[in-house]
Amino acid sequence: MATVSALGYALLCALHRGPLTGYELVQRMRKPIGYYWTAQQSQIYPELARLSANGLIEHDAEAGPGPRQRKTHRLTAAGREALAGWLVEPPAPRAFRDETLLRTYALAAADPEGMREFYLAEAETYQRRLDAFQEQHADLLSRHADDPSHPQFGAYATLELALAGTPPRIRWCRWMAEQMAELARRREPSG
Amino acid sequence: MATVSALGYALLCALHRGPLTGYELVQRMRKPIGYYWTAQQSQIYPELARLSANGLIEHDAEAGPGPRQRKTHRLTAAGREALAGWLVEPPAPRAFRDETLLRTYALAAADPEGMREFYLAEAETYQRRLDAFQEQHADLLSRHADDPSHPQFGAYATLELALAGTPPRIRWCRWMAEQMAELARRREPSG
DNA sequence: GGAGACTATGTCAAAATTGACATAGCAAGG
DNA sequence: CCTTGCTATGTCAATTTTGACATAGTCTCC
Repeated sequence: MATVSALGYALLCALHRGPLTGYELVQRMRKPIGYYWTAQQSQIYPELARLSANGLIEHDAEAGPGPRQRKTHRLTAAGREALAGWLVEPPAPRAFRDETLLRTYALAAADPEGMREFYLAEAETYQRRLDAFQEQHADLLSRHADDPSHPQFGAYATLELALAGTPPRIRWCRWMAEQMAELARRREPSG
Repeated sequence: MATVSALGYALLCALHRGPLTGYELVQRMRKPIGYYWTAQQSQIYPELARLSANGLIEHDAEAGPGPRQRKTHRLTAAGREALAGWLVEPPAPRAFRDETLLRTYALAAADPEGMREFYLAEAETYQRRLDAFQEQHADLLSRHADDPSHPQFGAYATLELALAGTPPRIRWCRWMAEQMAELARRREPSG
């Protein structure tokens, strides 16, 4: 059996609830799924071809806008099986990259006032994200997605984690901004 | 002026407190910095050469073990300036990838009992990580690194965020395991 | 005395990812 | 009428990242 890349599994995940066109998959990798797994258009179309060649997905084609056909992709039985098998596998250790933490590590080399503004901007970014998550969370709750047997419980659960993890991050950003203000005061003790 | 990649800035960050050999940088990109920015050996050596060609770092060379010279790299004035400028820049939106959340999104396609074990294993992984962070945090505190003017305040601050963010994640993993147990009970209501 | 780990440098091919380009119909607003 | 945006498919070159290979001295444990 052919090996499937992480992106391949991401696409299988996106298709688990029903058929989608390549274009719709591109949208999904931006908005709901893009919050925890992103991919460019230029990655998605070749990967769909690969999954198809491996028999994990199949598609119907109709006439579409533009010069090419519009294809609606869905999981095959083999695809569903491959997905189910992967889901319960212990995850291979993945590179985790956080530019904000990287900058924080080298804090001592930066201007405190500049860093203060940086952390305040970060806090605002995360606050906006939190607001959006809360809206989606409320929407899913109103559709009773908090029931583990609800088909959208998975999407609901990802928001639960975001809602638990984002406020501590916002508080940390604000705390960092305060620390930077304090540092700036000490360095330039003007009256 | 030549543009510097994210990895390049990561190396400048690693060098902000003093000179290091390539080998030591490889270690740093695994342990302290590796928690938020990773890089392989095969990336680091060419990137050091690039930074050097751009005049952002320079090195002394001595005889080393093995067939090549041992080089100790340090920031130049230009490197220090480039780092300081980058640190306060608003970060370019970066791809964030979380395999656990990806799996959670497609939960409905998986076996609940298998997923329960998956989440319990995740909780344990994060618990071990938290223990390690707490140890390092206590160590830095004993050296008064919680003072924003302390040279290691940046490292201390990264641990502060980890300590705030990890417990909610562990709680979420345990909650998910419970939900999966509940789901398994419902599907197989044996007496 | 030999096996394995650590210090220390680097290369190479393959895979994954990004960003820009290319084609086209259809709809909406000014 | 013209521009902008949306649907829809794909390609291409360049960059980034991964994983494996290669060399060689020292040190520690069995």
